[in-house]
Amino acid sequence: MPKKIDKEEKKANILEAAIKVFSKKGVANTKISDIAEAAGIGKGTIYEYFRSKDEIFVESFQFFLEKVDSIISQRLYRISDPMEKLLAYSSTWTEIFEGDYLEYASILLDFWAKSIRNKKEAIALNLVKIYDENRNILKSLLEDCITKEKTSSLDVKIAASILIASLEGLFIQWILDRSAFDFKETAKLATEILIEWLKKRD
Amino acid sequence: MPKKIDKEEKKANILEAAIKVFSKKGVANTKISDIAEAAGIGKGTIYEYFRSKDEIFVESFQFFLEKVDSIISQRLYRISDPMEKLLAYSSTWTEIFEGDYLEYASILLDFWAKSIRNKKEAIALNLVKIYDENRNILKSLLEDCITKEKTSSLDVKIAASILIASLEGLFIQWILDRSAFDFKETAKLATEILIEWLKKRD
Amino acid sequence: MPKKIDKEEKKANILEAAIKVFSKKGVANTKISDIAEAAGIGKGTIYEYFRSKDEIFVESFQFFLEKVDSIISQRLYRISDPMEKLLAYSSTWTEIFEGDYLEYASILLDFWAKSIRNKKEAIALNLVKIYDENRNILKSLLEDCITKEKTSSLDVKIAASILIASLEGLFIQWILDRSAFDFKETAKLATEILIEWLKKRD
Amino acid sequence: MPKKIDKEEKKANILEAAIKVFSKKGVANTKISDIAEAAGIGKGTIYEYFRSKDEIFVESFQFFLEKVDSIISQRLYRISDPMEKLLAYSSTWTEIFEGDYLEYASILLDFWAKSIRNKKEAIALNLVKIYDENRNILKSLLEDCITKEKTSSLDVKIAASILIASLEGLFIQWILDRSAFDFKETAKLATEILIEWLKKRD
DNA sequence: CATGAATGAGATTTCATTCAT
DNA sequence: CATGAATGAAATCTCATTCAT
Repeated sequence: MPKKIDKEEKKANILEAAIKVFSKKGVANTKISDIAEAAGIGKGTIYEYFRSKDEIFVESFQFFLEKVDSIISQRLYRISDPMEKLLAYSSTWTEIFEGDYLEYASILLDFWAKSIRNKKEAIALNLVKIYDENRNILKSLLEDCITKEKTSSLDVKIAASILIASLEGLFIQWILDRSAFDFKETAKLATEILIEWLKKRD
Repeated sequence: MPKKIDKEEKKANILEAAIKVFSKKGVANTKISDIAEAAGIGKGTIYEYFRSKDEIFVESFQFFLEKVDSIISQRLYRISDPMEKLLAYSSTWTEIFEGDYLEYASILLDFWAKSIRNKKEAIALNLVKIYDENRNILKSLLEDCITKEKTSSLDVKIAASILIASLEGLFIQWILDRSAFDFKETAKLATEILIEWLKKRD
Repeated sequence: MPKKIDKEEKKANILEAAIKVFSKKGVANTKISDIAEAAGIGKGTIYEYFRSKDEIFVESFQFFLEKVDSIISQRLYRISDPMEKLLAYSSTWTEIFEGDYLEYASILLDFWAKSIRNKKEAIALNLVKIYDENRNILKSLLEDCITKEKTSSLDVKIAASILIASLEGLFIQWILDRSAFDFKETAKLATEILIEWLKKRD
Repeated sequence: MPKKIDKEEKKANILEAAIKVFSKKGVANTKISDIAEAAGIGKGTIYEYFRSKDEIFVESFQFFLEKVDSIISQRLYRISDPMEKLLAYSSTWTEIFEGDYLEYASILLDFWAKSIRNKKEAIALNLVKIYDENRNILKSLLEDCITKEKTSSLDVKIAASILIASLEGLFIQWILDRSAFDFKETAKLATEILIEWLKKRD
């Protein structure tokens, strides 16, 4: 009887290794053999699970996002207070990259770059969708926080865009120079400023 | 010294071409021959002015920033009203990339990526310095806006960080999906929210 | 010895599959996995019956020829009239490749190529022997047709060579462009021309 | 001033080397580096002139045929007697492969194989055209020989097909086993037999 | 100085063969 | 026995860099 292998599990292993190496060296500077080595398998084995390096890149993006999504939703699930929920969302992105995962952050830049340069590819469409989803999630969270009927829905959605922007922008600055400011604190502040502004609107 | 000037001019030509191609295809996917073609010169000639592809990349970053800096300072120079000045700063980054330059935006991702991965390289140190300078510029502008002795200097510097973050973050979202929001308007709003917050502090 | 027979049967299965795939894709472009798939067995199982891909190639040639030989001899066996016998020989090669077998024809080119390039290998020696045998078979058939003591044996053997050549040459032209001529008719004509020539010799 | 190179001449050099190696080792067993070595250039240089190995293969076929065509037409040009002309045609193919060129013969098998397997590719269409042209050339030559109005045009064209077939078929037998018969003599005989047959038709 | 032809190191990808199950 | 997952040797192809002209 042949060896029975869980293909999906093995793919996940390879993707995990790939993300690790992509992050450290950048996608362009990563050789297939690097990924194989990191995954503890032979170079040829990679091609049993993926058709090409590009396919690994695209699927690793998918894999990465699913992981992040599941972490965020798990966190928010336990929290009922709207303000707490919002702050949790804000802080989660950082915490994801803490510890071993901190170095993983830079892979985001490769995803962004690929998406911006190939707007019609799956990865780009995906990213656009992700942003839209996140804007909507944040819009809901913000609305729960302010509980004011007057505030226009449009304002809240734009506030959501600004909040995402702030968090990502702060993240970029912070991984470049972690002494510039305390990330968690600043992210929290940015969130509070926005909520305060929304509440005072009338 | 006409020779020197000639040489500098030629280097500038090449860098301009390089930035153009880097932006469109990404640094990793750009061939030396692409740059040569874009610059309208021979492939070998590149090596009369630069030692390697990496040197072109690093110098193109320098060149890019100098250009942006000069555009910003020219703009701010003409304006005296602090609030106007701040809003001008906020809007300049967009306008730089408008028209032919819009496509140049994605080169920023390659600069960020390189910096994050090689924190000790010139380009990274440079980027850290640039961010610091910009935080200080914005801090001054913000202080001019609020004219309140009470506000702690620390708060203002953090507000500057958040402002830079918002602008960059909005920029990323916007170039991925230009239908998501009106960039100029939203950037202006983000700036105003921050100022309002600073003013109300006490 | 049921085991032995079983094994031979399985080998025959594999060879049959191999010939099918070799014909369609060419030996060089055929993967072991293609053969395994065509044979409906696992890739590794092939190696239970053959030492290497090359061994499969060589044995498939043997197998192919045995099959053709048996078909030809079965046909000729039933016929007593010499002229009929000769024409039957001429037409058999075509009919072999008719229907499902037509596509099998191109494998001959790989056998020829291999033989020409490695004259000392078994396959080449085999092919030389086959040609010689066929020349002798045709020589006999031709002699039965003309029943003339005067005709030199040498002439008849050369006529046999020409006949084989005509049939094979027509076959090549015909599989390249089946609209060029009617193969069966033309093969028959070539045979008759040769016999006529032999009869008129004196 | 840059080195000025005759691209066409260089391509011809590479093709000549390629044909040499293809012939000796077979197309499938020929590495790009083999061709480069035979041409006395670097591996990478090949790709300055050809996009892929397959392109070399296809163009080498073209190149090969043009060469053979020019040799044949040069030969026939000098001869006025129709029978002599026909025999010259018959003998030329052999002589082409004599001396250094004998080994080149086997490349024909790779051309045939490729054509048969990919009937829609340029190389196959070309080969079909070549055969058709040669059938027509031979048809003219044969008609000049027999000078008989009665003979149907169709018969002559089929005789041309048979003649080509005989020559090619003899060629295959002969390169496999050069002791089987004298090629030149036998080719001549095959030609004469056909002409005799045509003449006697009425 | 300027050039682009030439190069080979190095990357991706293929696939015959092995071997643990 | 049968299998197919794993492998690495080897092939194709790319491209930064050199250098003769």
